[in-house]
Amino acid sequence: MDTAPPSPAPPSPTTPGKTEGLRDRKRRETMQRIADTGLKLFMENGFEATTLDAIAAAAGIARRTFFYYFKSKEDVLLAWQGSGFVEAIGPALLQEPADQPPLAAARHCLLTLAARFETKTSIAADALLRSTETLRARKLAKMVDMERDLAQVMAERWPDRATEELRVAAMLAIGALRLAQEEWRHDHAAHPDTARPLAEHLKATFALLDRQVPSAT
Amino acid sequence: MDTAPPSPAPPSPTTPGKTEGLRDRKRRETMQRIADTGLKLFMENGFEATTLDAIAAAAGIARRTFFYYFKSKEDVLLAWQGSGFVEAIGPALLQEPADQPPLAAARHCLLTLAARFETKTSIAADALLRSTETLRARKLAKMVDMERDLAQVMAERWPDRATEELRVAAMLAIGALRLAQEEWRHDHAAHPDTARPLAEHLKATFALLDRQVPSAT
DNA sequence: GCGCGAATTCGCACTGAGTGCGATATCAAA
DNA sequence: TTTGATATCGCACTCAGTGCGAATTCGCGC
Repeated sequence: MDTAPPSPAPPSPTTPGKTEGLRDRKRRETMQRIADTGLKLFMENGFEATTLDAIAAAAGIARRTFFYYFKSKEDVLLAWQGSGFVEAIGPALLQEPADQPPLAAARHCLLTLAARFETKTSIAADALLRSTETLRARKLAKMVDMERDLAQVMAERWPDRATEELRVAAMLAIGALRLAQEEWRHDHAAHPDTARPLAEHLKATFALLDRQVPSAT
Repeated sequence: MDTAPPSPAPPSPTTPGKTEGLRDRKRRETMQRIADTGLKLFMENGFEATTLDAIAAAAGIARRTFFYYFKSKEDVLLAWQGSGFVEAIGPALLQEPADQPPLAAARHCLLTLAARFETKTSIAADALLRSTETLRARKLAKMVDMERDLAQVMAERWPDRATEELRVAAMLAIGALRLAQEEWRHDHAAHPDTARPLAEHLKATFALLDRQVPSAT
């Protein structure tokens, strides 16, 4: 079906090196198939109305097997969240020149990776992600995870900076991303034709951020 | 049991004005009792191990009645999140002088209200809130709600400012609160005696924020 | 005081998510 | 080819949450 999304993350074991054997590929394929059919059914009937049995049946596996690959129904949808963004942000940041402040580097990274959120599937998944309170919540939690990961990577790249400082920088970056994404979504909903790309909204949000901050009393 | 937390928010109807009658008080009491016994049982046995039947029984109501007051088991715990903070932030901000920038005003408000997070119950509830993935997620979602409310109040107080700007300011304030709370929690876990109050951490985080921002390229 | 309508309480049956357990099958490597 | 790990599956069970409708209680106008 679609081509990019759920991370290869296996159920439990961590494949260290090696050329992946037949078994690994099969696992990958199965997980992908579940994610695909899951998203498909969610889009057709909505999240809540789609039962686990339906997904399992459509994916050609037993109900029990589903839980071998995903911990919950929500996780199937969550796997599509920002398709591959989480995996890309780290490497991208490490390629940034280190002579600029962390936040500026993060800003640049986000602008580059913004396109990942603008695919049809990403948008569809995001709409589903807003159909339920818990889904919305889990999405936000995932962004906070992303924030912590980002701070982690920053700590590698700028070892001399205090970790608290980097946590703040990461919070700003991901926070800006969240707000920009929201603006962008509204923009699209209102003017589907003349809507500006996410990167534009991101720039605008960062600009506001700069003007906002010296919170001088 | 405890004295402050779950908002009087009735199941569905919105009491407009009037002096509250016997009925309203009973409803309030029942909801309070459910929240109390719920938190109590959660603290004793953990969130997941506590069944709805147990809560209902301990609160002296039928299982079905529980759902008349709360939409889910999670909501019982969520009701304790930042006890009364959400209700207090709005009025507090409206009392701030309007001649300072919104973010500075928010900063000042948060410093005043920080003590609300430092009560025994608030800390206990917060620990529970981190025992499950969905709970953690819902807590974050609630903070984002708080962020939106804050921006809303700001829009009333500073009508001349653009709403996007205020959204950013609110994001910064709540984001800082979240990070500061985290630092504060770690601080307490490590040095239960010499730990600094939340307000201190909050100041520090805001200070970092100021130094962080001009994200000049 | 009386009774009407709304708010509240409750029981019952049902769906569906998620888990524990253990059996079977399949594959990779020795 | 044996062997151990990985993967698939079925079954039975717990528990959260919902729909439906009955019974009760309360506030209020008459």
